[in-house]
Amino acid sequence: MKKTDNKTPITRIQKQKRLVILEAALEVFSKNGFRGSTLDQIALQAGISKPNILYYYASKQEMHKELIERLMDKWLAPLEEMNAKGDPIAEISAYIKRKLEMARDYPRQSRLFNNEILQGAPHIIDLLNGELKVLVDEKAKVIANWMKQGRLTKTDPYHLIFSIWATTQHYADFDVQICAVLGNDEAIKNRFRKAEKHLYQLFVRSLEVGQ
Amino acid sequence: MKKTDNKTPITRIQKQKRLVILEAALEVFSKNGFRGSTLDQIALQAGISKPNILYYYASKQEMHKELIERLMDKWLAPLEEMNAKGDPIAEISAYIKRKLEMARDYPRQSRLFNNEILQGAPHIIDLLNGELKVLVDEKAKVIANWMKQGRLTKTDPYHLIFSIWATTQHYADFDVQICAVLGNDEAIKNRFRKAEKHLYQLFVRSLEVGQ
DNA sequence: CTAATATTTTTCCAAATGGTCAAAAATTAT
DNA sequence: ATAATTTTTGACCATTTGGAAAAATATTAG
Repeated sequence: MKKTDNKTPITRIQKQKRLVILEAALEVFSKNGFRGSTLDQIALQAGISKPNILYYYASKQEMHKELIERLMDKWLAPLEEMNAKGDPIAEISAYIKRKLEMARDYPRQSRLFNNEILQGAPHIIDLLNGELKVLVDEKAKVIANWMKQGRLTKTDPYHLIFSIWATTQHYADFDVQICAVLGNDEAIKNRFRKAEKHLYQLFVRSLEVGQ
Repeated sequence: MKKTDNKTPITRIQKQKRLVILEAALEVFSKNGFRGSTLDQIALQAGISKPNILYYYASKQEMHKELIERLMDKWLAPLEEMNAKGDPIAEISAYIKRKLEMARDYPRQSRLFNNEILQGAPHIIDLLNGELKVLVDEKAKVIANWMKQGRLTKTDPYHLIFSIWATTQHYADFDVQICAVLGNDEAIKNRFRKAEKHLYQLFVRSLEVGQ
């Protein structure tokens, strides 16, 4: 079994080990940020030795880089799915639903992203200025069109998108605070159901036209 | 000039130096989180030597602790001001305005708080479960009352508060992303004005009763 | 001015950290 | 089984880090 220099793993075992390491790295990075995380923590979390980690990833940076890259695809997908030809209210509701599901099912990825942005987005600033901006420009145009057609109440499409990002990701990034404030077990258990209902109402009632 | 052991500075000079250090610490902590920040960075930022910092603050922890403590007072104030006897829509609008102003004027504090929460709120979990929860419970009751009286459209008051937190703090915590997406200088310059307008519309239209 | 006190800096240290290397262990190929 | 190859680890290293100690400097009181 040769190992072709770097990158792309060949054997199934290599693929698996890399995944185990990435999983551990995600756990640690999402909690402590890049600088605040140590290889020892990641090794402990992965259940293997530190040099073994460096056998699969050349450096701490490289692990982080791969995590961020994998994240970004998943992160942009929900907005990409928003369809100009669909019903405006239904499309926006569906977008909110998708984003909220991501906050529920991938909270660590959300926090990893949050951490990256807090630090000034050093690794993804180009992507934000490029791919992300292009995508948002496109969808903002779609939304603006819906508004022009009188199918949505007029508001700033960019800031509307920001509001959706903010409200949905909040349930991943500020989970500790949310659970602390809700206090009671029942409310905590239902927090995502309640959130969905509330966000639908918030956005739909404010965007619905006429009455 | 005696220095009474620890804590509370006596002379004006001590008070000033402590402030300079705190200011530098805020700058660094808010960007890198607690673990990701170093005393050297803070010293550099403050323009004094590392041991001199430790002359005024016994440890890195202590600096962070004081920052967090000072932050929390400021952080709770806007919600405390919400007045049960005022007009519901006006009160909520004013709350949004205050929170948005904090995001604009104190973005580093917002990020410091964000960082703390991301890491699981190790230093303020008691405060979240105590003081914060009590305050939110009280204000949620006020909002629920307004809704019961038919002065606001019914929705979950806790999640309504979460939405306000999320949307306003987003403008501090995700500023890099927002500026990247907005791209154009004019839109960036007006982002807080636009945000205010948009958030008023979002929340007011969705909470206004009747039509 | 002089002594006492407060402040600052230079020097240093032990622990933690990212990473290397060679040897050991496990796996695979023949 | 044996040789070749891959995987894993223990020992090590240079740098960074939080912090201590003490000497040097500045400030204040008398």
